[in-house]
Amino acid sequence: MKDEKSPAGRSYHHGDLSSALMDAAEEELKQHGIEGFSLRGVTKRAGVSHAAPAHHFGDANGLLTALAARGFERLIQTQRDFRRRAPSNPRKQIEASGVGYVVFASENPALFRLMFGSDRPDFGSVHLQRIAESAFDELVSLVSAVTNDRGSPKRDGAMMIDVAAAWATAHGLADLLAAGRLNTLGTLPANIRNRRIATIMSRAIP
Amino acid sequence: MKDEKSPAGRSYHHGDLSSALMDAAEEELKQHGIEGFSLRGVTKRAGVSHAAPAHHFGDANGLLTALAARGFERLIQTQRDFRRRAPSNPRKQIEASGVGYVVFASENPALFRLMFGSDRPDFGSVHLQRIAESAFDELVSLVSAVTNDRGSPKRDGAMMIDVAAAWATAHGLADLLAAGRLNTLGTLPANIRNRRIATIMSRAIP
DNA sequence: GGTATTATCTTGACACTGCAAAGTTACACG
DNA sequence: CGTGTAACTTTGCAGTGTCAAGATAATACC
Repeated sequence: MKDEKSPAGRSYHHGDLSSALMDAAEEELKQHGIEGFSLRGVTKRAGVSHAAPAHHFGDANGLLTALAARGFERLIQTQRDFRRRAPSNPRKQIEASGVGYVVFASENPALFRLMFGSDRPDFGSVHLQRIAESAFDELVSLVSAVTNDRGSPKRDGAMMIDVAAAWATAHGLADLLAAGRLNTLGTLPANIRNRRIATIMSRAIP
Repeated sequence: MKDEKSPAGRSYHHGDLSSALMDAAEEELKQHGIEGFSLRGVTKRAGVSHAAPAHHFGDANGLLTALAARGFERLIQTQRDFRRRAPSNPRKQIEASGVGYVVFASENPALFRLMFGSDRPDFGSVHLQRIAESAFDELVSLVSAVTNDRGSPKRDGAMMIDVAAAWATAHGLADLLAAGRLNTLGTLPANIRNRRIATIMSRAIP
């Protein structure tokens, strides 16, 4: 009978250390970035010994792998949220998806950098690989919806250019904004900024 | 009279340690990436003591700052090379510049990540700031050439969208390719790949 | 030419890091 | 009640970046 969260007494067995560590790790990531990320810092946050994560995640990269995977889940969710509020028109759906991508990166710059600009997560891990792949698949199906709409449902060549164009546009905006470049865009009020991002996204697929 | 490069005997004073360290650091970066970068590894490569860099660069981030600055110089140069071989037509010039941007990133993925995906270089440093700014300025003037060509020479608003679109498109392609994503594009032969990149770039500015 | 100064590089020490091995506690199950 | 196992802690180690102090070579000055 684990006491969920006994106010004062911390039992030897934490009960839910795994997710507590992930939360602490995300906080550490936010404050120090991936380059200042310290496993010992995470364990201090969680109030456990520095070797506690080993049993759940193996090593530090294992913890970061789990974090990245959770990041992809949230990225997908954010994109879906933006799509749901947008017209069902395939082109508007892609624009909304791109805006969601950029918004996610702006709100979680360190996490985004972990997911796309770091070698530390193990992208061979099945969990991470699957979730990242499914994010990519959603993009492909969105793009193919537009292509099919035009009456040319070929999956090769031409469509892959559209996929690359759409992804690159969203990713470029996201990465530059998360890095604090492109401040002419980044400092704009959210609604105006998102409209401009949608405009730029709309150019990617003619 | 420093003996340039006495084959066997290494003089106590290296003679040109500063640039030797930068070369060693770039090699270290290529092999281990920014996240595995070790200052002591650099000094071992250069055959000097672990504290040798201090006098020239201060700390490790100082060395990385110098490396990033040199990276921007090369990036600018690569873009110019591609532009010189392209038609003088403003739109073609932008496309060529974008291709140069992506080629640089593909050929120097670790350096590119240092320049755009790392907090370690000191972007407050005047040298780095100026060279990075001048790279940005070249883009702005290229875009304004197109805009002026269309007879609407306004520097605000609309043009800044074009700047953001062009930069984001090139940067997105560059970052995704350097990270090994987008392999449908990345594995193509260079000439075909570059043509597709140019196509995608051309969409960014209508 | 000889001496003092200065720039350059080395040595040694420190706190911090991630990881592995061994020890300790709590819990499940007979 | 006793035993085994999972969860966590303690201890130790090699590696890291930075700082302070020392050693050496090049240069400036007389």
